[in-house]
Amino acid sequence: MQTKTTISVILKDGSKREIPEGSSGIDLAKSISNSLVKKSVGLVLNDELKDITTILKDSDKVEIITQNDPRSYEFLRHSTAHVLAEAVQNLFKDAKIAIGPVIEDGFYYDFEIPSHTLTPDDLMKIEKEMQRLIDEEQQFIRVNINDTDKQLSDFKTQGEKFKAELLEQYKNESPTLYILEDRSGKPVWNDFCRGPHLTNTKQIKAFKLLSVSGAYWRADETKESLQRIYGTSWWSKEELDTHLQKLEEAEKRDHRKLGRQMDLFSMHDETGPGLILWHPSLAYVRKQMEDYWKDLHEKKGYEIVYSPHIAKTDLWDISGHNEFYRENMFYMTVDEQDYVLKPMNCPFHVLIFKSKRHSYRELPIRMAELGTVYRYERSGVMHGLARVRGFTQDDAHIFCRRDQYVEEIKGVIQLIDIIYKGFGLNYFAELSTKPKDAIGTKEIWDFAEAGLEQALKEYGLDYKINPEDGAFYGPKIDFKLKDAIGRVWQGATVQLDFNLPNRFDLKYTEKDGSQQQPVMIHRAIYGSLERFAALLIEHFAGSFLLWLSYKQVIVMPIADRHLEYSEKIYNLLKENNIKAVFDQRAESINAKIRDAELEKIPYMIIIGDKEIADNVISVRAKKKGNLGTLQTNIFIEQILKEIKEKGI
RNA sequence: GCCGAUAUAGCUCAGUGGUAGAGCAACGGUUUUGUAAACCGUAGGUCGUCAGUUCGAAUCUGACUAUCGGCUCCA
Repeated sequence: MQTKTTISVILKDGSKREIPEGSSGIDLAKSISNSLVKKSVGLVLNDELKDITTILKDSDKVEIITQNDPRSYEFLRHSTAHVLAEAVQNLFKDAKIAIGPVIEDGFYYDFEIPSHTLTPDDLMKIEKEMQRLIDEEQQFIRVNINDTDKQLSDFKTQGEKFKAELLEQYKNESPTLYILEDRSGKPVWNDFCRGPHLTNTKQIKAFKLLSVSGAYWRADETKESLQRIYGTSWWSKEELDTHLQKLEEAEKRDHRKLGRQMDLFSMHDETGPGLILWHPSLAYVRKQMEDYWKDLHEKKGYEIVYSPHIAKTDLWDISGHNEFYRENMFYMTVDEQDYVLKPMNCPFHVLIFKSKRHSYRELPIRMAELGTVYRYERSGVMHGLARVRGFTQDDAHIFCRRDQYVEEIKGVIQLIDIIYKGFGLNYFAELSTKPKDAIGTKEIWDFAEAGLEQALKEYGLDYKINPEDGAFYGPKIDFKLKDAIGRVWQGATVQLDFNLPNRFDLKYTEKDGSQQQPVMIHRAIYGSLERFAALLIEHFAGSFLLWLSYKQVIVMPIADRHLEYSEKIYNLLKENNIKAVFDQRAESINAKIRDAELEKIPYMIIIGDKEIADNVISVRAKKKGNLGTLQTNIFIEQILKEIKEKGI
């Protein structure tokens, strides 16, 4: 069977390599080095992920993916999902399989199991069965489905209605089946799947099932309700442990947990779900956020406005909310008149603009409001401060001329940059363009998208494009924030709106006397103060920067005889507008320190006989420990400087 | 809203049909302390709500409310 014919493939570095015709990816790896074979997982073949066993053709572009390559997890996790499905079908005979894709850091598989409702206890049993299948060293074999009709009827006989539906959908796209074979070469399980996969289950070294939950077939709530199992899979036990530690760390930072522990906020049955009570410590964080925001906005030429919480439905009829946003709004009737609790601030700002005539000279007009809005969220989706029914937006609307548009967007980007830096947050930008169902002419969309892009470029900000992901009324830039443990949060949005200026027939008088429609930009930087506070809590793990801390310094006398001197220091701090507290309890100094550390108070001042004798204070920093003694006035100077500079 | 789980003291949690518990916090007292927990005591609960089963319910059943994990990732 030896063939003399060779083919030539192009490797990642652009070099060409001669290999015998009929060689697979594994053969290619072997021809390069034996150590490569061991670590090889799959291929990028002509820019597509493919099985390592794929037979190569002349002039293919081939890259061998090893375990060091992040893309190798696609193979691993997808294959682990298959083993999960096989295990579930072994344990629950009437289980039917739906889909099992790879997700960030893991995978899931959806099942319909009429006879059984999965519980967390089942996960251990399933894991055990999975391990048994892995130890059996089953082979993944890819076969083309040549006789679609036969396969369809096979799926139907087996009751695999979801697989049948999928095959029906993909039957013209050279469908493939992955078969798992035991060591004797007997097929033991199969799944209709595009792949790619590993070659053998023994390559699965470290996995864990994480949770069960509900899901719908095809994410459609009118379709079958399925049971979903989430899991994760890694190349080594160490990697898995690191990942599990990361999950644990995230749990420790959970703002709902810290919110209770640190007395930051609460929610009550009596108020209803998704409605937040801000306790003093988090209210101070919010006050600092608001003051910082107002100060910068005034400096940047915004004018602060206020609008009411409710308005007659007439307003929402004009704005279109009553028609398009209906299911998110709270309605009430007073004096036989229907009112709406505002879900957005924009119609009010539009009315302010419309309340008088504007000259082109007045533009841009920048209107800003910390406006509290209410949106009906479905009962199952509320999440601490991050997803609520009542929240305050840091909203602003810019009305400008077309020739001012790009500059205005640049101004917004700059403001976002300044504000996020004040919290020490990193971010990145995404530009979303015209969706399929959009209002407005192509001309105006082109103008708007080009303007957003130009502003990003001129500002020098890197961005990714999300095609067709804009709002129906205009394109947008989203800013995503990255927290201390690498999670991404939705941050600022900048949107262009063609809808409201039209609906409200907004105009200004141009130089030539003509009436023109202004360009309207919506933007929010914190997004919602509630969600941004949640981000800050989790980012700092409750250990806020000094300028955000409700308690900045705690004064702690060692014994009662130090109370008088301590009180003088405490008063001096207060006189200097430092948020100081005084621990007068008859506790040991160790207990006081422990409590202050747990409360995450940035600075502790310890006063005993020595400090009084030398007329100094002992300073201890949260987590850092004893900083030694200082003159009180020097400490005050330093701390005021740190507050002013926001400690970045 | 849907699928599933959970709900006991301010917090974290034990208690599976027979008199409601612990630790921390709170409060009172003693202690006067040198860089992450001094000691003793006191008080605190219609066991989420409402109904049912039972001689008897925190415990079993049902409804409701709230919270938690998901319902966006597509062979």
